[in-house]
Amino acid sequence: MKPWYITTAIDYANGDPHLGHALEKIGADVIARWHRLQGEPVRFLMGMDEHGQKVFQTAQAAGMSPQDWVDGISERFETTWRGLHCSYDDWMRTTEPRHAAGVQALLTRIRERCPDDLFVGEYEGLYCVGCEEFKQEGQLLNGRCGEHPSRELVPTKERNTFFRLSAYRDRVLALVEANSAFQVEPQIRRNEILSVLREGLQDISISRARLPWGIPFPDSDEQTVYVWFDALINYLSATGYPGDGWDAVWPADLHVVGKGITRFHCIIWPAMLIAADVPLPKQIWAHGYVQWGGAKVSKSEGESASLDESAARHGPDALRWFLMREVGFENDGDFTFERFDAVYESELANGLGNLASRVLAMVGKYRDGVVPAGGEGDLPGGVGAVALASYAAAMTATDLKGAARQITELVTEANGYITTAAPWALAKAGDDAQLDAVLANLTATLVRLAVMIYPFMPEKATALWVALGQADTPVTGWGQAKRPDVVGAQVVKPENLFPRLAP
RNA sequence: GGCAGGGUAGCUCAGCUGGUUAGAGCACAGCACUCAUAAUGCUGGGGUCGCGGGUUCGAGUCCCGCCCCUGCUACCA
Repeated sequence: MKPWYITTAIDYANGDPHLGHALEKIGADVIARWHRLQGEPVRFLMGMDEHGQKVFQTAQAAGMSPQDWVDGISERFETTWRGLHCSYDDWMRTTEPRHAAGVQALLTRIRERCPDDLFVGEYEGLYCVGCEEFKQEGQLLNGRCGEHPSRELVPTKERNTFFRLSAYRDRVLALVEANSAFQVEPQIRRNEILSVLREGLQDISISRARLPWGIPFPDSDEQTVYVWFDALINYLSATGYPGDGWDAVWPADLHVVGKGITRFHCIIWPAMLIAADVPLPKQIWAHGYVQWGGAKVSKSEGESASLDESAARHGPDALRWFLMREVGFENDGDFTFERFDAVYESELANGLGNLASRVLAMVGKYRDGVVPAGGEGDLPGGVGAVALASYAAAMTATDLKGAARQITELVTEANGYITTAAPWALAKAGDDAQLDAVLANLTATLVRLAVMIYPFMPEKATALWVALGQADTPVTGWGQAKRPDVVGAQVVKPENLFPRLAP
């Protein structure tokens, strides 16, 4: 069975991971875990983009070889993502031989199938000798390089191989407009891509003459592959392309990327694949950005440090929750410690954590920790089943914020039910049947919540799952969410799932 | 400049094809309860719905103008 194949963008190995990177990896992980909950086999790819001029220069500046440099960066990223519970099962680095093989194979195939679409041409641009790279219009400050304002930019020509991107415009445009086989989401991003496509496309140069740190261009001694014709292909090379079995994984079901690189994924990438006659990915999801106290998150020192600090503050699961629940995975959102603390305390500590405490404490106190039979397995009015359905619909639509909201709303419903039902009063009155029913309904709701929070907070979900006496079954059972069944289970009141902040 | 989206309670946002006193969460105040992480529940205060015109019996919701914010406007990723 073909796995459900999801990828994240590969990050440029030029600095440390920061909150902006984390939002994307965590969002993709939530989606991957959601699909695993459904019982689908999932293939989840993450990785690093390790070629290019800047990496080369940064390594040089650090007095290291480029390979040593990217080795260090790659390890740092992996450590970070594992620490944030990202459950990727392949880590692709563009400096790996398997990747270079895929890149060269795809280029060779494009040349074979469409010989006219790879042609030698002249790239002309303004070259900065200080940076040793071409500068674009938008990068100029007063007509000069921002980094080397004292130097003149030199108009320079370079013989490169070009890809006839313009020839693919109509086909890509039709695909994006049809929005079925190849979907660009959310709609805002699709509209942007459509407008770019309608304006028309220019051919792009895809080889570089002066860049030693890259994949050798097929049949060329001196040129390397342009970074996007390198980086994008990682999604494909990770399947083993062109070796046996690659098409048992490809095409990707979802590429998760940042809004800033949608054009590469939604225009160049499909054109490349069409040229090579390789199936297209089914969907591109372009998320927004994390703002840091209202400002853009960049790669500067202070903000990269903030990721570690944020994860340490209330633990990685709480950071995952905040990024999905408050920042969101569609539009830009803001991150501040004030807001993080407030959401942590109200939704997690006082909300979900306290709900688990009070329910499990009552089962312990009134029923010796054994979940009684009785009740309907839901809150009155079936609100749990409704919340679950809304949650599933939101997840399916990649509305991660909306799915998280269903969790908090169910917690609120459960807390309200406790006040109304007043189990302590039932105990005092000796109304055993009714007390059994109330406790059973509440425990069932906790089971449901454990499954619902699993994609967002896998570690906390497991802790709650164990507290519910389910240690020998995996939490990844959607069936338990639909029809919770833990009658007779021996529960324990857990250590506080989400300890309150020190006063 | 062009294209797109947005400006609604202190904060983050819902408000579909116009219709009773504009909603939610957080924060704030009061009350209730005791199973619980001094947690929870209930009630309440709080908004010229960016500005100015217009259409209409009636506009946050439609039209015109203006102000402000954000994104995109391609070979840096």
